[in-house]
Amino acid sequence: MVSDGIDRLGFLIHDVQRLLRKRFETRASGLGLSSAQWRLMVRVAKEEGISQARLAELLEIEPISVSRLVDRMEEGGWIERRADAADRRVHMIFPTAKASAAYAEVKSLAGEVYEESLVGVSPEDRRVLIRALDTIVRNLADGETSALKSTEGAAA
Amino acid sequence: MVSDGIDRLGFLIHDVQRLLRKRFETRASGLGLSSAQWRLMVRVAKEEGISQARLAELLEIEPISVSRLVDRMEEGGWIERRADAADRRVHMIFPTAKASAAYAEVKSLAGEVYEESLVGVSPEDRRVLIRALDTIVRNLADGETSALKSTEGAAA
DNA sequence: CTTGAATAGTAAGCACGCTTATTATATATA
DNA sequence: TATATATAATAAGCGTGCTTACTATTCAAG
Repeated sequence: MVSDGIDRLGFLIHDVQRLLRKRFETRASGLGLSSAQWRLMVRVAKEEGISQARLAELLEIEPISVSRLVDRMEEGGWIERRADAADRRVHMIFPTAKASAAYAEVKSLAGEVYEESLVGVSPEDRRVLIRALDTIVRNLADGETSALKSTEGAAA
Repeated sequence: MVSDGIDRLGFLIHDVQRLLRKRFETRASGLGLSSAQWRLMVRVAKEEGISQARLAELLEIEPISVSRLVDRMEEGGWIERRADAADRRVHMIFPTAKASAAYAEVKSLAGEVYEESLVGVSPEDRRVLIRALDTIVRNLADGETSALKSTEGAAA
């Protein structure tokens, strides 16, 4: 316990998250896509016509947060809302042509950021890192919204 | 590259940060102290009378963000601003008695959250995790504000 | 000493999360 | 069928970050 640094875990995770987000958004600034918007777009690309309620489950944020994120993404021309004929409460979310065109580019851009961040970390240590982060998510998700594990299949 | 999960790094870090923050704030909810406020309080406890500009450097956030964070913490009775006789531009920040009384308790509370999050991660893997996170911070901090490394000596 | 640049802090307004409350629609039950 | 409950989405207002622009004060250069 003397120098393992576990007492810095929260600060470290906070810093890493902030720096990754900043680097990604700097790279993607030409597109005008934030990291929150990118997370949502990944889900919409995988399941076109997904409802906002389902997005809230998958992203593990509140429906109202999805509502306003979708507002901004609709203004930005990334997605569009369409009425669901079967359930008039629902807004189905579809990617626009602009979003489909940008998807692969943004995905590879995210990959570049990850590679830059991991310079000097061995393949073995990368596996340990990912496994440890997965474990932390599982440990902390107990008693959460019981949605599917949030990063399952995120692939970006 | 097939299944190392590096393509999920951003999503994983994002989830871990969100879950750690949520768990901490749930635990600390009785105190009315957010994680951002706790990060600032750690710095003030280490250096009473620190200026807001210096806090902005150490926390790597903008001075205006410190200004408003300090506003809310002053309202909450955690810190107080005092004029600096030597430089009338400066507000020196001091912890209140309430803050000093709560400090040790919150610190051990943070430690509990870290332990809960790391259940099932071996001591060796914990060391790898911390080392990898440190490396990521160093890699991404290049070209940043050039402040001291943000988590150096944070000890919480 | 005076002027100009640098520094400390704040204001206004935005992004993205939250809680609490409301409206519209579906569904289940008496 | 009529009513009660649940669900989808949104509204209002707040916390914590940001950018850009401003004031007050200090310091450096002439």
